[in-house]
Amino acid sequence: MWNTAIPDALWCTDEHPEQIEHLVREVLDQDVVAIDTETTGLSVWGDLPVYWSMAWGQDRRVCMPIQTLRHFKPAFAEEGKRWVFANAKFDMHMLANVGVEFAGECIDTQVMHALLYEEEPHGLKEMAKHVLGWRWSDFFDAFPLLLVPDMSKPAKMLKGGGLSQPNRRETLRELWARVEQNHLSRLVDYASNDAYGTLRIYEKLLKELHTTPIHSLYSTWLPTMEALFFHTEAPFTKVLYTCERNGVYVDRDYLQTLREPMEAEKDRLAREARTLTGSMTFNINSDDQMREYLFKKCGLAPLTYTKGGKTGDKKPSVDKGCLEHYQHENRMAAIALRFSKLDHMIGTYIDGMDEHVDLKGRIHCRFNQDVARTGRLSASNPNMQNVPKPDSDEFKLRRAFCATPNHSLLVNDYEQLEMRLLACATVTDQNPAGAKEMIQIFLDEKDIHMGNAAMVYGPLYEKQHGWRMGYDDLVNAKKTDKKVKAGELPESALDQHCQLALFARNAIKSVGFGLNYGMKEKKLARQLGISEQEAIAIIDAYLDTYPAVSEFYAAAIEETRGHGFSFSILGRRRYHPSINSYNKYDRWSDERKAVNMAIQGSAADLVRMAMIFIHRAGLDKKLGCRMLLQVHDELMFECPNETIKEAQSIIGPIMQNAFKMCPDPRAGDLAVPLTISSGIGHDWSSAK
DNA sequence: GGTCAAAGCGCG
DNA sequence: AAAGCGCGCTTTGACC
Repeated sequence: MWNTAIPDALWCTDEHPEQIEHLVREVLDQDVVAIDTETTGLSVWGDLPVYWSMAWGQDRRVCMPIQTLRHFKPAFAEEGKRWVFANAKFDMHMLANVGVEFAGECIDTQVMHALLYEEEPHGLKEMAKHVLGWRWSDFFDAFPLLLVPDMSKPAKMLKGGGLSQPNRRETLRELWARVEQNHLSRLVDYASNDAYGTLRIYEKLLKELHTTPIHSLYSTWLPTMEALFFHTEAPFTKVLYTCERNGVYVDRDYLQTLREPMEAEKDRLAREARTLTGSMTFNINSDDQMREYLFKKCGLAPLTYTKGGKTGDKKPSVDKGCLEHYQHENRMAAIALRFSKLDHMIGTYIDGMDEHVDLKGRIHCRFNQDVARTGRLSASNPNMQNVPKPDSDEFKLRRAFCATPNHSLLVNDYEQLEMRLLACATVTDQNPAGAKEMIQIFLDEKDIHMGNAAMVYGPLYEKQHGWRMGYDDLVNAKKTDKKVKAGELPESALDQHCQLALFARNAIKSVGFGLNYGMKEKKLARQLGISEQEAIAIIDAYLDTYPAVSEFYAAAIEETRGHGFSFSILGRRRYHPSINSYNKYDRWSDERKAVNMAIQGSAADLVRMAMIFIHRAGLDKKLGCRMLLQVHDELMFECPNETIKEAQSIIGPIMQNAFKMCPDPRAGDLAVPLTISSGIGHDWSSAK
């Protein structure tokens, strides 16, 4: 229960119109109102609100049945109002499910909290404890005697969508009805607590945002963390709400046709496994049976052992590494690998996606604004950001996500966004030229990895082989398009040049990406199949070619050592408590994260601004063009065929100029253009 | 019967 | 002894 004194809560129903009228007038007078809902469940597309609560001023809190909402529509329509939530998008969806849209600003205290305390949990209860020092009960503490048998654990409420549990919604409705009938005052108290606490958290965090120092490149536009929040995060919440609400259409029939060959192959594999073992009950998924077969029956030598857990009995491991090792000499190992792969694909992408399809055939994933420490989004229920891409997916899952009739998908991708931002970041007041050769590669619109390879390996190969590898050699070599490792280089001289060029591009690409993640020589050596000495030589050559890149990494770490935080371009902070640790592994870990924050965090900043500006362009109303998905450096839209070309001509430039459109004198400073690729098609596969 | 963490794998 | 960042989902194994 609460450990602090709070004002009495008001219960108000349609049966008292004069009381409601009074409340409406009061709410219309407020600039800031906190809202919370109690619902039939957690599915944004399948559930409905049952009660809603508001809090405003110093002591007002009220709980009402959801039917009273309609009286407050004039307040919802006010553009100047600020509505405060905890987990805003969820409540916005619930209220939208009964016809309410907010014209005003929608603020999420969890996102505020994430901006200030990225390292802390952002749940309402946790925030109340952390920000206010309050402890309060959750539903199951508040109503310990009421629980229906199968609802005895909160997790029951969390799991599953509506369709898979047809009785769940009724159950919860009934539960609420019982609570209202028998324990009204506790219901009102409990329900309005969240709105009241949310408002108090908002006030406290608002002050903290105002006083917390910011390190933003655009310090005129974003002089405080408060500005960062209100200019970037707050509007973003509404953009994401719109994306979630739109959802992406799924061709369920296509998804089903994918399942058949996968299940058929699984059946074949299972049959073969049963034949091999001679056991009709052999289960490929059972590690114990697999151990028995591989190590006892086939006599294979165990490679590693399981940890043994608490009982400590270590068993021979039948994990992926083991199966891969034996896949060529033992048919069962190959069967198990393939079987697992198919199982994973079906479970995650066929069944997993199908569970989330709504009555209109669309999937509404959640875009989490307060999860990734770098400021990226994460996506869940389902995760639409890890759908296999067609070039590595034999089943072409992405074709299932498509446009509705007379519409097409527009998919825009930033090209090498993080490498471009790295190049931009090398330009500083001390070094205005930055990594000028790298910048030139981008300005010439060349492939950055080929350009880097020519820069780094050109002089090196000239010394070693008397042959100067240029950019064009790399372009020609790429046409053979074969991954190559150092040990596999062929004999003939002509081939050798080609293979060397390919290796050079592949290696330098790994170095470029890897260093942005803080990779060291050991990992690079393993990845490229070369010695650690060679790996060190490549890294050194790269950093010697671009001293400004080296300085950027050093500066990012040095700055973080100074105040314990790393920063993205716009000023999002990430806390690194071990950056000065005497334990070098802890220290290195934070150094890697600090370097990555500067790049990945800034990329997230850019895409966030692009989405906000695109949202502001009002393409939905003007052209019927709806934003559906963000996959970190990629945006997907659905648009009527007649207007999609026009939408494309508007969206592309906004994405490319998202930083430049920020109202700050330094906003035009970027040293390289941020280009995009753009595609239109019927589905996610053909639009790229 | 259920929870939890780790492993494995998908994406950027 | 430790060495690439950021995520989410499913399955598994250990445990209660």
